[in-house]
Amino acid sequence: MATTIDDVARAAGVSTSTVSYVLSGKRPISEPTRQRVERAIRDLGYRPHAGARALASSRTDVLGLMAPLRVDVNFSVIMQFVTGVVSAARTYGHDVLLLTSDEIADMERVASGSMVDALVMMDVEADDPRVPVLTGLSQPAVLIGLPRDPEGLSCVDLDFAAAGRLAAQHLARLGHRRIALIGSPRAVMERHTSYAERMIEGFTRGVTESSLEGVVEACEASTAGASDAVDRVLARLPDVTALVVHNEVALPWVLATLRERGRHVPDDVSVVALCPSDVALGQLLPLTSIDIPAQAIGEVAVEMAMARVVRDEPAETRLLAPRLVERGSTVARPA
Amino acid sequence: MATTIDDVARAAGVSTSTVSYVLSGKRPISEPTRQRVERAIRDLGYRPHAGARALASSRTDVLGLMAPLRVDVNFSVIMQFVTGVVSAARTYGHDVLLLTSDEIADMERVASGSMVDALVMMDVEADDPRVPVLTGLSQPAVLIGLPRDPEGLSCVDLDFAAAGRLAAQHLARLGHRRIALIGSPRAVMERHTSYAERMIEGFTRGVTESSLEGVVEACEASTAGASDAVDRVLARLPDVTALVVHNEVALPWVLATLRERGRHVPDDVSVVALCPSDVALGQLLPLTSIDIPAQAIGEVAVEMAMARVVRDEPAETRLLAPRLVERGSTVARPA
DNA sequence: CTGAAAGCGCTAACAC
DNA sequence: GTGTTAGCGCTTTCAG
Repeated sequence: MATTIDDVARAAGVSTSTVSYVLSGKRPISEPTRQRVERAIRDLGYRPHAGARALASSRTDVLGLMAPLRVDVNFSVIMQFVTGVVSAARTYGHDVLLLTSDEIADMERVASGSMVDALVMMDVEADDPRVPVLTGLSQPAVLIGLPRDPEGLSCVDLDFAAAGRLAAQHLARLGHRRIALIGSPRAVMERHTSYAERMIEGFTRGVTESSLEGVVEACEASTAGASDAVDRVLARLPDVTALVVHNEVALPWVLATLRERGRHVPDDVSVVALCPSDVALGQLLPLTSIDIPAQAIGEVAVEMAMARVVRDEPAETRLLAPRLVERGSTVARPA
Repeated sequence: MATTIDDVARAAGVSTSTVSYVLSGKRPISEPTRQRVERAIRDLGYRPHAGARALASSRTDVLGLMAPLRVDVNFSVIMQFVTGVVSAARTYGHDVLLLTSDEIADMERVASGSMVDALVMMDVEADDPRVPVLTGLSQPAVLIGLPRDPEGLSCVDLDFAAAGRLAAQHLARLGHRRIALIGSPRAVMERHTSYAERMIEGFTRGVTESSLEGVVEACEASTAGASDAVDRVLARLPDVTALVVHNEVALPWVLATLRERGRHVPDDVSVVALCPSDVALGQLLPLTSIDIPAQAIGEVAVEMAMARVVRDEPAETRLLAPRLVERGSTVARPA
């Protein structure tokens, strides 16, 4: 314990800078020297002191991840996302500092305190007050989601507009004429969480393009909320034959309500879910779904962050194309 | 940006050490001086450099959290736990570095690299190979779970033995004579994850003490796994009247299988769940349950870690007492 | 290809 | 109650 770079240098009979360069690879080292140094490092069990390194190099090899653990977002989405971020970060030799608050102060603290090389922020809203603050920090940031004005920050997300449109198109192709979107809780809508709005926009466009009738209903993340939403849909569109559900939490309850109301899936109503594929597969009937590739998004976010940190590349926005997988919950419109 | 403690000292007309002491409160400062220093800090937007501080003080104000994101553990348990850890850590002015691998190398890296002041490790198994390694580190560690030999490390967990016993006692008191425990997946058992074993031990003791007949079945975290487990129970104990379910993931499928087999809850079989209360409440019928207080466990873990870091207190083991809440899925044994 | 040495920004003796 | 200063352990010029 507490062995320093000087100890290693002494043991290897070289200078401290040589040890440093062996470690960083930032200048050529002769093979014999490298061998001796590496030997000494192993023998002494030497580990560079992260703080000292950060102080001297102004790099921490730590990524900050702001992941507000909200209850109305499905946990498995968050977990997959976090998993993607952490494993991708390790790939770049970085660790992850986890912030679960969505407070500006916390993000300023870790950034201005030079605890992180970059920030990744989940769950960005259309007019997120954190965005302008991020812009002012000296570390680059990557946003998951799409604020109205990214102000030169990198963004990545599923292309929810394309997803909404794709769902509608899929149903139109199956001959459905009257379809409904059961979406996020009202609170999410009111936060102007951009994915919810983009989903609705795409869905609506798909509906229009195929000359369908479509309605949209918000849906709270509870048993009662789900049955309310279904009932509102049935009231507005009694002969609805297909549902798009963009609410992982309420999904099982929506399906249960359909059963209770005597509507069989898929014979009476087809269902397309927008959710992580494990959720779509975990229902009693495996659902046709558009995957939310949370882990992939996390990985891309890290790549974009590292591109800025390491290669100083400019900010960019990447929207991942949706993919629909048929699993049997969608069939041609009943006669 | 990049303002240092010297800038602050200059602006306030004091020495750097005075600024440092104002920040740390480690020695008395006259009111007027403090005012001027605080003013300068605010005006300049000064933030101490975490690395420099860590180097000089050998304290990072960061806690390492090892949270293997396994699929067979309910995500909401993990999330609650992580939430508890992060918010409690903030209470102590600490941030959290998240490790999602269960590899020894990662934990050694962050510890020996002096990235953290302490480690909290989830999901500890009976003979966890990480435990002896943790013992050798210079930072204190807190384990969630109970290894066979804690080797002087702090431990905290729900008292699963007491929980298993409590569930059996509750059912015995309601007149049930033949009961079953549907437990963790076989893989969890085979890892000798201690909570699963302690639960079984307590359940078995409760069964014996009340002269009941009881069987235990493992249960995979899948639809098929759940129906298999239920069927095995029904085969071994055809007139079973109560089930204890210790498997959050399979819980909904267990209930669905009971429905399919024509056993009504609670009229034909009573059900006690061991799971987070939100899971118990989220089922179609709210379940009588023993809560897994994941968030509280996380908070206690951090308190124990900080007790060791800040006050250098000795290691201890804390088992949280279980509490059973009746919610209507358990009734007196059918005649 | 290697070494010497000047910091990086802060803390904590040690002075007074 | 405050100031001076010697490190903390590493990176990175600058020299050779």
